[in-house]
Amino acid sequence: MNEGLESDARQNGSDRVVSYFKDRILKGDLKVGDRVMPERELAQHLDVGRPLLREVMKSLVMLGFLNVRQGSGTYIAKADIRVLSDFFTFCLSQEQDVLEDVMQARMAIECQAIRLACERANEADLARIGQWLGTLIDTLTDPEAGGRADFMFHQSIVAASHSRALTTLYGAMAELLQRSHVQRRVTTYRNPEIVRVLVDAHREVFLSIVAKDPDQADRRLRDHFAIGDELRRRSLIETYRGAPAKQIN
Amino acid sequence: MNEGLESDARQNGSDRVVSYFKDRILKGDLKVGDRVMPERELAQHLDVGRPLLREVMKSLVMLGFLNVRQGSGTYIAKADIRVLSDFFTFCLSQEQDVLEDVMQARMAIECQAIRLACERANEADLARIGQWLGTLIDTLTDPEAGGRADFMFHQSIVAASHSRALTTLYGAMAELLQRSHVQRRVTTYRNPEIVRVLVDAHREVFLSIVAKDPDQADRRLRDHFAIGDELRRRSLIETYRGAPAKQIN
DNA sequence: CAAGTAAATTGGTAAGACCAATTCATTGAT
DNA sequence: ATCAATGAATTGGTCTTACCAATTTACTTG
Repeated sequence: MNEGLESDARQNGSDRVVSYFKDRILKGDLKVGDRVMPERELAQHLDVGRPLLREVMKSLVMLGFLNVRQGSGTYIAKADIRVLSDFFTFCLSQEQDVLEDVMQARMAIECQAIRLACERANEADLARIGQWLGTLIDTLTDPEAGGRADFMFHQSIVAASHSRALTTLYGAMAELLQRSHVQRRVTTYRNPEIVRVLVDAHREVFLSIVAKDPDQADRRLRDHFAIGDELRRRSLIETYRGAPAKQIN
Repeated sequence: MNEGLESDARQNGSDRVVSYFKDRILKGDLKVGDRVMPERELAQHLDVGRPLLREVMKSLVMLGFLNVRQGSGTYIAKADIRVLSDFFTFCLSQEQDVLEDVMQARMAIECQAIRLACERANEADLARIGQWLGTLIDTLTDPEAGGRADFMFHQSIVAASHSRALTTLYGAMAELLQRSHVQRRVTTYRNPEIVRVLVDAHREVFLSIVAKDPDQADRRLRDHFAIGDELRRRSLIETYRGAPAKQIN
């Protein structure tokens, strides 16, 4: 009885609608392109009013789960990472701690991807990574292009893992990462010594993949991240001191 | 004129409501914790009906932009990546034909989380992980309870990272894997040697966290996964042979 | 059979009504 | 004067009904 009561308290109309979609999508009963029951019919089926159904469905549209066509119907959407754009913009308008946390997820994905890349990368993958390494080196003085090359270097590594789950998750964070890369370059790339250290770090990462050594690649990539963290830390110190520190060490 | 027409065509009621919130949040006119104009008043202010306003606001709630309290009002929320859990599950569910691949993503998250756990776990975290290790050992002969203890052991490690991004992604994948019954394939083993190896592997993982050694923890966890893979491989061989192999090695 | 028109279907939006939860104002007791 | 209880007001939650806009389907005509 208590169990039944709890179940009722949790499954209000709104939740029933959400569950209807989640269950069917995850179970595969509703696939990309499938048409959903018409609103009026579905509202009746779920014993809710149409406005409530529409509220929930509007939410699912904005989360990218559904596509609606007036006069035609509602369809299951193909996942589209662009829906995350507003979310990340919202994050950026607030404090930055969420972004630092997303970097943890980024590292997780990249370090696993680079291990897989050591096993799975083909000639085209290696050529692409190498090419972006070259572009990265050539665009060190241009924050925009350099940031892009840096990002693409990393994304090529993830792509070389040939893991759709990893590339999908990485793609979801892509926009945020791109902004981060550009921002970082603006604040850290004026010292030739720093530039050299960074170029070397990227090169070591690439060579580890070529050498097909997962542990080394993982370690090199983490070292590369650690350098980035250190540079950011120094950059902050520099900012707060307000002095153009000529001497790093 | 054309410009004005285009502007009108784009700014329907729904878009006006979205813009109202986006503009004010991004400009800082509405900050975390600020109360929003009441629904009826805002609907009038924006020249839309209340149901339409509610549709949009429901969306913004589900995207994590707003918090609502019945009887009190609607407030600007603090960014929280947990709202994206369903989105990630949705994304990954569309790659469901390669579940082994999702296991790679799960491994990525766990290995990064265990590194963070070595730095961030508090006493309560360690006690929880240790407790689930104990339960896991006690329930080795029960597939249901043993499976659950195994899962909770791992989830406690991820929780001990105190990273919302990682725990969110882990949760999204866990839900997917649960529905696919992948984890149920790990059957209980009756060979005492195998049992000992498994228990030892879990214990080593736990001790690495206690020792606060990220590299060792990462390595131990990967070793543990490799053992699991090998056992699964043998399980499949056994299944297809249809022989109760008394002698494993 | 093809093209055009009308009807039906489906999504888009609103007004009005009523219920549920919280907050604020008023009243009564100490 | 202060505090607690009660009632009213406010705000969100949900529904019915009605009508408009866009698309699809059915029917009619050449």
